[in-house]
Amino acid sequence: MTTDDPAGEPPSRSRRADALRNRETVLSAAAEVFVTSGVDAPIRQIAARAGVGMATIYRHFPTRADLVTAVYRHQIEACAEAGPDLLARADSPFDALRQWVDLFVDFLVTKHGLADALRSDSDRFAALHDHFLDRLLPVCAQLLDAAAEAGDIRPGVQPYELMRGIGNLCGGRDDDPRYDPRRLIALLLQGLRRPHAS
Amino acid sequence: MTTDDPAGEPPSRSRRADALRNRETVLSAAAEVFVTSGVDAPIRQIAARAGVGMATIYRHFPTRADLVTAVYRHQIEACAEAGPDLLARADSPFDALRQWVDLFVDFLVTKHGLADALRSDSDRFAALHDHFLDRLLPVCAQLLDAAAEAGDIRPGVQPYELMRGIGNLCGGRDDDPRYDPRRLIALLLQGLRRPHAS
DNA sequence: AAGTATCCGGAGCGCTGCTCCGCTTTGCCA
DNA sequence: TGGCAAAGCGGAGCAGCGCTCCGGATACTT
Repeated sequence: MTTDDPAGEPPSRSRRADALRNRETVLSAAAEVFVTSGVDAPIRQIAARAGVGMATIYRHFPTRADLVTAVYRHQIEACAEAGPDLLARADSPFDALRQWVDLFVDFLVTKHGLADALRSDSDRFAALHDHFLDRLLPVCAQLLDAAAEAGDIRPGVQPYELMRGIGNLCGGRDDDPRYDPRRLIALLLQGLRRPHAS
Repeated sequence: MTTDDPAGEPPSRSRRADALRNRETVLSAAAEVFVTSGVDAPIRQIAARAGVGMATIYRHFPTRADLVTAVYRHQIEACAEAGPDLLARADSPFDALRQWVDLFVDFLVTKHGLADALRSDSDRFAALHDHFLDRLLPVCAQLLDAAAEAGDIRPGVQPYELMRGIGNLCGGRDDDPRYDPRRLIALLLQGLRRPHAS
């Protein structure tokens, strides 16, 4: 699941059939392994599960970030596309923002270790960081702008900062019931609201 | 600096002088290395800098968390002790809370990688996690209680959750000027405030 | 069917954390 | 002062990781 169409880059004429097949095999093996061992799982383990050599993985996904990105591509896309929809449908821009953040948080907390990878200062994950930003930052910015324009929140909030903050709050050990990132993020959004006209 | 008195555990009678000396040597070597390479620096590197074998380090500090804890012991202590002081001196409990959080954040952001270590789900750092909590959680709880009692903030905020949230916000790559954890934490505290009497 | 570009597998290197054990140093006691 | 356990030390060594390299296998083309 979540590992379907190879229509990533359309042309790529004359890629051999076995290569394409292997790419998909690796993708679904990785998806499975990520669920149980997190996105930090050893490449060897993914290779073993896919029944291929490690080089095959590195050939298709030079960086771990590329693999992670490919596995979660559809979900990132869905999150990005939900932004404008929510803005159009929600009662207020702030509500849209809140719902979108919920979506984003759900995505992060259900992928073991993703949030940690996102914030990692390791170069291995730089591309992941970048891809998330490329795709989601404009959406977040649009929501923030709309909310600011409607007077729901204070202006000048930086989308990058907000997204990284949310990502950061979602990380760490997730087995402690005393910590629920959603509560803190709700607090953060609360702090974002423009103090009601004095 | 930050690596002085051996009066950690008083008895320890009959520890050999060279062992004590080595302990201090390791401690200051670690402090130096942590500054440049973060708290994740290879043990070999610390051992080389201290001019001792790796086993010596492991003997004195079985876990990496023990080493980190020992290096920063005084600063954790200072942070813990500042809590009651601030509460007594600040204009309001909320102000005390804000100042204390500032102190905590300053501590975290100036120690490369400390915040990441704190949130790590690795067992290697569990002891560090625990030590921070043992020492600082009661302080944070006291500040929160005081602020709640004064009506400055909404009641029921969980100290553990707040501390972990702050720690989380302080982590990650620290070379991006677009991200300043202090701004988000200020927002979080803002969200904590009790909505002014309607 | 033959030729070639493409692709594959896993041995291998370098870097980690951590342990184990033969050797050295220290401090006590005669 | 000299001797001798006990305490302490160092680094070789093992295991697990990321990533690369290249001889050999495989799929397309003509």
